[in-house]
Amino acid sequence: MEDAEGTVPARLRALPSRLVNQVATAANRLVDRALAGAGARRYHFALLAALEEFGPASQAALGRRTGIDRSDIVATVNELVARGFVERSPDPGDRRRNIVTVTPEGVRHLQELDRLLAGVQDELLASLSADERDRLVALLTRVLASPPG
Amino acid sequence: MEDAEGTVPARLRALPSRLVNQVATAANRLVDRALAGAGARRYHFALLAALEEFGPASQAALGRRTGIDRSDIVATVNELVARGFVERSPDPGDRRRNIVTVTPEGVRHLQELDRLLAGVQDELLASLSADERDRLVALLTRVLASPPG
DNA sequence: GCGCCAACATTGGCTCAACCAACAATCAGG
DNA sequence: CCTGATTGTTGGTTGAGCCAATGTTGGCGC
Repeated sequence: MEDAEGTVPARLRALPSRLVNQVATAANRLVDRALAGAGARRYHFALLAALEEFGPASQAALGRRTGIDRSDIVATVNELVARGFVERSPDPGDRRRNIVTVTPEGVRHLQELDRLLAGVQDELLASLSADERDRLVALLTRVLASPPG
Repeated sequence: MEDAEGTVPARLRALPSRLVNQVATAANRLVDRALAGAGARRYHFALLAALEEFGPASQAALGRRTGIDRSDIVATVNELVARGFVERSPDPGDRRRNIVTVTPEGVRHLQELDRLLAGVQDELLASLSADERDRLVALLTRVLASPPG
């Protein structure tokens, strides 16, 4: 990412797959750094955001909504429970399921993460106008929408 | 990535950092799968491409050009040497340095990787027109060009 | 009711990308 | 000559993204 030596090979620069990867790496660095300030990681934000938007859900449902593997959901919920941001309780209607619920502290935490991440977006897209940002988001959304092999 | 349960939280979908990350994940899956068919990984391609474009270089220079860490360059060059795609020889003018050179077999291998990756780009950007692909590349390039943090 | 398959939570593993620290050897500048 | 920077290398660490196995539970056909 340093990009000393001036240039990056033209073939690499032209490849959209690599380009997207470089931007994602930069974005992830910024995001991780911002979240680290609040003692959080990306999975924490993804889970809290999903819970806030859709309400309490089973761990499997959370996995489907966030694209996070079920086994990784377990660890993430553990960490969020340990910090009091989330509660895990058995579903009375289906004893296989745990119902995960956001606590008020979790909501507050999510709001802080929201604030931090909004700053990251501005930092990441600093060189684009508002119009260009919208177009970038639209293009990426369409790429994502098409069946990914 | 499954996106069952229909929806992804709107907050997550709207965040460019997450969007770019999702697209990069999809791209990496496609790339890894394509390269695996040739027994290669992304670092292999990045190194070979840099060597072909700029000619023989020291390992540190390769790291700067590709954004790959020096320590990871070591392992990658080892692998490429083992497969006869690259040669590592001491720099007579600076005994700290190794000069890495592509072999003819390496060039052939790179051409195969080129072909494989071109197919991946088409697959990844199937939902975009040629014009839109250019605009996406242009936007991503500008995001990358601005000082990342 | 019984049997079977699906879904769930959990554990424990794996690979890869992206780093970082330390080290010895070497080089370049003052 | 001495100091500081550069280089290759070793040996880590972290998180993301997976996958398989296990035991429990639900739902369904019969």
